[in-house]
Amino acid sequence: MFNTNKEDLNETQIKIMEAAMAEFLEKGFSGARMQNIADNAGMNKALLHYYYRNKESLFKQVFRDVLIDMFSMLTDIIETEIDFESKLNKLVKSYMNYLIEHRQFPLFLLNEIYRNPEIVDQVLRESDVSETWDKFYNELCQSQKNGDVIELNPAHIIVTIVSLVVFPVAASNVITRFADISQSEYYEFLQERIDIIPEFLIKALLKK
Amino acid sequence: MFNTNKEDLNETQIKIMEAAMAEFLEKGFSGARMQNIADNAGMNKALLHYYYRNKESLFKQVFRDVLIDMFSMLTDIIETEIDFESKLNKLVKSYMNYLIEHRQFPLFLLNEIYRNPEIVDQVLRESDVSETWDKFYNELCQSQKNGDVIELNPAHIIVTIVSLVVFPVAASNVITRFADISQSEYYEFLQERIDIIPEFLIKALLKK
DNA sequence: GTCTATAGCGGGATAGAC
DNA sequence: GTCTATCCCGCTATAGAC
Repeated sequence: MFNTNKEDLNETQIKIMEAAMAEFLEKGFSGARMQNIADNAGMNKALLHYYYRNKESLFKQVFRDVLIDMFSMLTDIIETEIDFESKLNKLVKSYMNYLIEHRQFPLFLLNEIYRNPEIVDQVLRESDVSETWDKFYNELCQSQKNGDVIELNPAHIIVTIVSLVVFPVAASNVITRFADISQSEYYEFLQERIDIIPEFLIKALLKK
Repeated sequence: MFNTNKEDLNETQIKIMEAAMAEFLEKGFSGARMQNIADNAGMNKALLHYYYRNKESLFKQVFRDVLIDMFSMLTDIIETEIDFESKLNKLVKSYMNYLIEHRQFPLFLLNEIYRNPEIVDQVLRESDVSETWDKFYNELCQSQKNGDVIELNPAHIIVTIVSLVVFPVAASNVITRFADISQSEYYEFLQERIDIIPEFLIKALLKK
């Protein structure tokens, strides 16, 4: 489906992609420097341009990888056939764990999509993200008809779930600063939330 | 309290600050261009450097203004003496309305603090933000002792509230893209959430 | 396929006239 | 206080040797 399969990359390209991802995640598109990427990949700037025509096309590759990686796991969970409450639980737990391991992803995406919204269209068009959402949306409607979930515009329910899961990760640097705690303390805090969020959601969204 | 009072600025400085805020909010520090700021302020680049030594000091001024503006309203609400549930309601409603009018603020802050965490320390030290948080935190603990609010690390409760309020605004561009809806449709959606969020919080957090 | 060298320009900053 | 002109570095990108 995607023309960029990790298996098709040679060793040099892999080194480039790793260094590029680190740099773009850290600094964003406009803050990133091709020189830094070359240095961290252990090679020359010219070689970056040999494999990827320019900064923008290298960035697009990184952006696409991040977006696809973030959504592929989501898709897997949503595709599995279990009852809604279990799925909600699994979704939150798996996704929190994933985000804790990839803390830079949410803010990176929020930011780059804000600066350059067209980029999503290009990547989104070739992905199956919207199908995945549709499936979850429909399951949610079904659960509402069954009387399991409260009556409320499903979009609000989805935004609520995503807010609770994604924001604490996207804002981790801000929160650690304001609350004056260490990264590892905040890590513990996020671990606790893995159990707390589903409890909240069940209390607030499910009819019992 | 702050050495930068809006009243102390002359007309030129006001024009600079307006143009600078627009540019920095739109592009971030590294993407912003002094030339654009000068153009939009209707003046010359050199004049920017006359009033603000360099790009960084101009940025810091903008950053400080945004941070202080965002927290001053919060402080006002938290200072008022009403019961916890009413305060929670008021907090969410006022803040959602504020954020809808200043949609760029959350992502701007998340992002710039991530890129350059030290900047907060400099601005935070001279503000009363931490006192405000402490007050809210203490009130929350008191409500827990009274048996109004469920037993749970207050930090989790605060992060939950902030997530629900801030994320939908910070992610507005992403959400409108993915859900394929217009800005004005999303504006309606956010208006709806002003009533939905308190309902959610009361169900999830209060003992009834 | 990988390197060195360099073109070329964009952008922050400053000198100096008025 | 505001302008024009210009410096000069940093960065993307390319030419060309090996």
